[in-house]
Amino acid sequence: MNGRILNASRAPVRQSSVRAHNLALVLQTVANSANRPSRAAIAGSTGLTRATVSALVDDLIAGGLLTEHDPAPRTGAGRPAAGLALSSEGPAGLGLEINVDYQAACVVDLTGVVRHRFVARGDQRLLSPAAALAELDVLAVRARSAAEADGLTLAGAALAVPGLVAPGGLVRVAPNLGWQDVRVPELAGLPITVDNEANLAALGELRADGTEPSFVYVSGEIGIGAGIVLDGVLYRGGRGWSGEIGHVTVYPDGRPCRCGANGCLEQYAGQEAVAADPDLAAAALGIALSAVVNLLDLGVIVLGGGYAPEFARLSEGIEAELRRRVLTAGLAPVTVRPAALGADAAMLGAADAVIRDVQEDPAGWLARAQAV
Amino acid sequence: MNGRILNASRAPVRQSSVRAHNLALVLQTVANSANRPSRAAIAGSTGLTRATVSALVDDLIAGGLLTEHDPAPRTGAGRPAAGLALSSEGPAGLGLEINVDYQAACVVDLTGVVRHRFVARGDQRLLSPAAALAELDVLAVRARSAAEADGLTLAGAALAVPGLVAPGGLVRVAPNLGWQDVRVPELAGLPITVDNEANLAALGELRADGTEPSFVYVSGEIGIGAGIVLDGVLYRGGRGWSGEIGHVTVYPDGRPCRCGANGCLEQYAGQEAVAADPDLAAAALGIALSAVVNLLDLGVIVLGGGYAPEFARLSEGIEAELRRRVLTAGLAPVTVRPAALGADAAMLGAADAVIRDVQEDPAGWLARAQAV
DNA sequence: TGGGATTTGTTTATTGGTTGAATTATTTGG
DNA sequence: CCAAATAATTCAACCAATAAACAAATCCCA
Repeated sequence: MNGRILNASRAPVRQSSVRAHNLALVLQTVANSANRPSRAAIAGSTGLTRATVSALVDDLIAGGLLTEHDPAPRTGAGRPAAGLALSSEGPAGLGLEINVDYQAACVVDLTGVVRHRFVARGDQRLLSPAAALAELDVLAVRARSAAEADGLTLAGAALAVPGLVAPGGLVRVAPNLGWQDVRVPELAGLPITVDNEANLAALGELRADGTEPSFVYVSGEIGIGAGIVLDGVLYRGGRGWSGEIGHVTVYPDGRPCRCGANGCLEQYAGQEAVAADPDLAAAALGIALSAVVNLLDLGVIVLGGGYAPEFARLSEGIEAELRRRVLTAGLAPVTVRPAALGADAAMLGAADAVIRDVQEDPAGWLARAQAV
Repeated sequence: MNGRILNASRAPVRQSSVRAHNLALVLQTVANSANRPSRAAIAGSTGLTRATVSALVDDLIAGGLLTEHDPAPRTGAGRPAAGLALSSEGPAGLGLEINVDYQAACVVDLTGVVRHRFVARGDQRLLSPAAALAELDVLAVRARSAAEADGLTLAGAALAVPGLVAPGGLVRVAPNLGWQDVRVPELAGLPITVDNEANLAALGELRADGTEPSFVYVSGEIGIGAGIVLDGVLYRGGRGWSGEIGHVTVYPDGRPCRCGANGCLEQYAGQEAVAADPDLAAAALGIALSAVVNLLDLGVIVLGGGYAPEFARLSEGIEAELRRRVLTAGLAPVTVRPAALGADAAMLGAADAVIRDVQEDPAGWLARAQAV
């Protein structure tokens, strides 16, 4: 039970790592609580002692990650508990998005509340990548000032892009933007991570409806992308290029695709195809998603992006194919549902990725905050 | 760098967990070394101090997991190092397999050497599940006696089955055995885990060629299964039913499959189909594997089971489809290779799964060994 | 042949972090 | 107003890793 291995990582563990882990454990316990838990409640649910939890909470409060509140509930005898909650004045995340016809930025605080939101409409394909990024920098700087006016410190930024992203913020290809091998620089003077829009939207969905640890999020825009979340962790693939469901073959000898192959899902369930023939799109989606479920045994499929508003027209056709083609459909249910987040999903997921990093490694944040 | 989070697990961490982790770290470092590393070399490659490594190694030697050897190499000045190696007299794993026309058992020691091997040929479909398991128990007891005669202690057993396995050793369906909802009991008095044959074969492959952390192992027997290994960890799926590549749709309106759908891979690349038309099989495999790579971004595909001997006839056709249908084929290579292990892969993988458990949690083994 | 250089492995005091028990704090209920 | 109950803190003990000094065993060179 105890004394189990921590993980398979090839790193030595010392006492400071213990504290780092337990700090994250406490912080995440608070983050995942519906109400405001007391130190004693945290001790109970984590298995740590009250003494340890007290010490950890002190650090988290001092570092501006938690705040102490009045003992809202009033039950039975005993000293009333002090409720703990994520601080809404601690670090915040800057979420950015570039898409075909708009740019957007948002500031999300540690509690998940969207504090600011900026959108600039305009066809990005008319701009060079450098010009587009310069414009995005203006938006980012504006968001940063707004955050600082609220007393928030931005912990970092994440940018959602409709394309293939290599490590280090290098956009290899973003066909619908016309980008190729574009390196994204610092924006608003913040360290930035760049990721595929479907991946980040999946992370946003994970936060919005945290009950399901494993699911696939399918985003239907001009292209089709998927974010795969396994056990609460976004799966990025060996080289960061997972989730290219748009180019899964549906009809081997079917319509030619711009990628050079024939019968890619994108040709049957892209934006135009959905508008032209929703039934065909649903069948094609159902075939491709059956492959996903047969391979990965995921119980939940989330339809996002352009699919969300079309959900009513698509779900029946998709589910019919799943019933027919998923081997274990009779043994375990597969549910299809629309995304909880709307068009902002990728940007919100980006901001969320930043604060997720802080929540997963509060010790790192405290050390950085200390250093400044 | 240091002070990073250990993992996302929701468990408290105490000093004993630190020791458990570092014990595993040292043991795995020895396991993954080509030569026999010294304590100082382990300290160097893990980042632990020599003092700590010494203490950990003492525990591992006392527990029969490591042995100390003479300073084989002779290089330069300084006190000669004592070489450390996995003990070949410590815990061992019992690997079991039931397939259509045979049963098999093997004993593999901690170093990975196959110490004993037993096979009983015979059509399992003529036996009831209970009778087949009783026969397997005979084999298991024989293997256990042989192991004990060598001074080996079996740490556990794992059984490979061609079918869908639910947690708790419940075989939900094994179509080619004619099994349905069969619960596997203790065999030879050992705790047993039951798993799909492709999953275990993939684990065996991971051990046999440990250089690639992420790959898919495809096993072509009567049915077709896949074991998916992501970052060195077997991915089992939300409910344990991942890797059903045999029922990925290749031709949506194609041949009817026994599962009720049409155009499943199994109908085009099962044993009979490969014999009848290798080119068709290769094309179908290529289409299905393209979906796997598009979704998961895996760089290596291992062809095992019945595909391994047919590799020369299949690889060209598979690679052609991959080149055509994998979106990122131009950016990152996908290699296809035959399995390193032969027909025994699943059974060896099963035995390996047992000793893998010991290697990943030596502290647990030491505690159990202590208790006896 | 002998002494310094070099590397391995052990010993010892120190440090950091959790635990468990005792203590303090604050409320409810009789 | 006191006892029971619950929350939170304090403090000594313990465990595991670290750093630095030390012991052991070899090589190399004069």
